[in-house]
Amino acid sequence: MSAAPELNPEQREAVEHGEGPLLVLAGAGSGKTRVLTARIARLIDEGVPPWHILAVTFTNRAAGEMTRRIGALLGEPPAGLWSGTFHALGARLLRREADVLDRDAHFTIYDRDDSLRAVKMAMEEVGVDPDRWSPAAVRSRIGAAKGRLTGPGDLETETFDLLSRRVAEVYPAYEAILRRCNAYDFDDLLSRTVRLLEEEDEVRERYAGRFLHVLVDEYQDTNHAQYRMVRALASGHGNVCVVGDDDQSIYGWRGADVGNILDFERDFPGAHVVRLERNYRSTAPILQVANAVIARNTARKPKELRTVRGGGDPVQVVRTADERAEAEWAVREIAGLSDRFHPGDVAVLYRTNAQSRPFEEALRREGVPYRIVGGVRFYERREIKDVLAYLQLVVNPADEAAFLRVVNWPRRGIGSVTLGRLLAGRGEGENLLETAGHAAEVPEIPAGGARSLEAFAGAVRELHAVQREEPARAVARACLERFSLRTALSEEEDGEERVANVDELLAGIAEFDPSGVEDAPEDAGELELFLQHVALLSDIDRYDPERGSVSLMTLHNAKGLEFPVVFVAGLERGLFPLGRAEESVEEYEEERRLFYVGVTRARDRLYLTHADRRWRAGSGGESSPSPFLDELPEDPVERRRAGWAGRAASGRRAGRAGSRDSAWRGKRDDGSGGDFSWRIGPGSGKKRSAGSGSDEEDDDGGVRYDYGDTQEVLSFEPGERIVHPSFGTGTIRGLEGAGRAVKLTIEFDEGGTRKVMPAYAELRPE
DNA sequence: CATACACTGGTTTTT
DNA sequence: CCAGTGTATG
Repeated sequence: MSAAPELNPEQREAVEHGEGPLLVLAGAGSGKTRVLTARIARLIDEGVPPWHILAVTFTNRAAGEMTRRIGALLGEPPAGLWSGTFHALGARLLRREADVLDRDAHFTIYDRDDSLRAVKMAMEEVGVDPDRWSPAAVRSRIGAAKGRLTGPGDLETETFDLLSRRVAEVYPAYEAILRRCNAYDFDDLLSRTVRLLEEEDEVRERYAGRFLHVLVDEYQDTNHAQYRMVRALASGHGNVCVVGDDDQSIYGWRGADVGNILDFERDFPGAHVVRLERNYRSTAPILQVANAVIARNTARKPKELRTVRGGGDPVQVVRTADERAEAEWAVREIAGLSDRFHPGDVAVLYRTNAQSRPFEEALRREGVPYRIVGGVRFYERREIKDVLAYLQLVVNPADEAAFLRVVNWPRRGIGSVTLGRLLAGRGEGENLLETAGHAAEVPEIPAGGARSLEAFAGAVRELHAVQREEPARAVARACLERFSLRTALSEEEDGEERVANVDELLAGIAEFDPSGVEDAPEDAGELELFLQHVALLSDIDRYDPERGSVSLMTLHNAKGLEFPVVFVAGLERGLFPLGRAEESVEEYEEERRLFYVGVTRARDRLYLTHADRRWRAGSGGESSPSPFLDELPEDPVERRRAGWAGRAASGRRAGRAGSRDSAWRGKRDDGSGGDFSWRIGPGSGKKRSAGSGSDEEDDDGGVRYDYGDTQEVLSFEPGERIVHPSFGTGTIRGLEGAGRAVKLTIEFDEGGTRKVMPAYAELRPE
């Protein structure tokens, strides 16, 4: 068969293993993705139809990548293979099997925000005081209960713990609200699916009979509900292959249970175990550090990564004055590596998203292209969530979280008192929008407010009536129009940027290909499919690693990725390990595993940085080095202080923020990456040659990029011609802002001028 | 009764 | 540094 690339004996063993449970304990960088893809390809190659295989991954991106690689091995796409996250799998099953459930197939998925709104409503209904009991805490306890598969009726109401009592009261009301709204929250996608599979024998047998092979990646980060889902799907045949590494379990705080992987052999008797400890990724010094660090954890299966690579630079521990110096030093170091590495080879990893800012500023100042994964997510921006709530409401008028979010935005004179009366006046079996539709009959609602509510409800219903037939783009446009959302946004602070973001959302809707959605309800409109799609998107799903930019992300987001050069920043007490984690052995060991994950992302060079002073949550303070830094071995580690040397050069550039720079700031690397060189220093490297030739000479010693002639480059200069995926061709007329926030004013040939943020629109040169 | 503005407190990581 | 809440005003 063709499906096996070079595999070592252990990898081959895992790929060739036949029927029955298989546990692959795969150390970092040991080629587990290769094993998974090769195994699936082998199964297909030997005659197992792809639709008999289920592959569960941690992110949608990983699923897509795996499917692509299997296709490459086989020479054709594995049609019918199911792959995706547990949440996506759950959503898909819940839609397919909606007839036996208490939500129909058009259900809405509530994120944490929506869910919190529903919890507040529930607390209101059962009379639990939100000032005394934090709705967020209640929500999180309900989520935890769902993760343990504890139902609304199963919580102890007579317990000593008062919060638990309140949660026990709120949980059933919360469930009733979700049901009324035809919504599932994130946790339901797992727990409800498990209940479906465990309680409905016919359903379980049908899927266990369909998925003759179940494969699960990152098994160490599954929670109890996910474990039970796997168990139900594998019931009967027992062909489960799980891959993971207990040392990389970093989601305990979210309910993940390392016990799942540690107890696999007990849960699936007769399991064959394969250990992958040969590391193909990192140099010896990096692995020595990684092994030394993780060896200090007590709760783990002993193992040691062995490198197959020789040589390697020592690991650098760098101390700087403050977070600004940390970032500036790192960026200069990145520039200094330009003879060996591209910006796209580099990742800066940190514990909290808030740490990204100084790095962004330094990178922007030096003109180094970068991309951020996570942080303030596009789909979580206020204006985006508001517009999405409108669309959600139009698709599902029963969605009360969406209703509450937008009922008084833009202002239409519905304050908290009117809203309270509306809630109180809700008729039996009625949702809020229906009540709003006849608000004039609801006692004590003033006439003005009632008219306003009725008009609002009427408009939502009108749009709902056409939403199934019309293209998503048209419904979205009509919705913006009908509620004057664009006007409302433009009048707010940062209005232009908000409007631009919403335009990008519209562009995303226009680009969306509904044919890619599997198992959608037959009578679902396009807009509904779009909303289903974005509900399960994660930050890392939007990340395209093939580009030539420095990557900035949290350590959690970096799981499963690798980079030639890695900076782990902010190694300070209280920051990493974070908070009070030092006080609890479990938490401390989880932070240490997170550190281990960070270290093992690096192929060739690893930097660990910390600062003496750091501004945190608005107030400054002294920072002391992380205890992790005391756990490193002496030898392949170099410690140094990045004082003020080299600062002169950076200072000289610091004040310079001319218009020439802005082209670079907004520069978006394209997909071809890899074959360009870049250098630093006066006179080194010639200008990039793409564009309209309007480059001025860059006369100081800045970082420069010299792209090969084959590379498409977007330089974003006024006058240049570009192609926008939904608006077509146009000419750049203006440019403002910086970094990800850069906005271009583009005059489109189709007519009309609009502002576009290249950070969200896939602009290409004409 | 709605809204604008000042203040306070809490503060990770994310499918 | 942010969001969510309390107070003054229209």
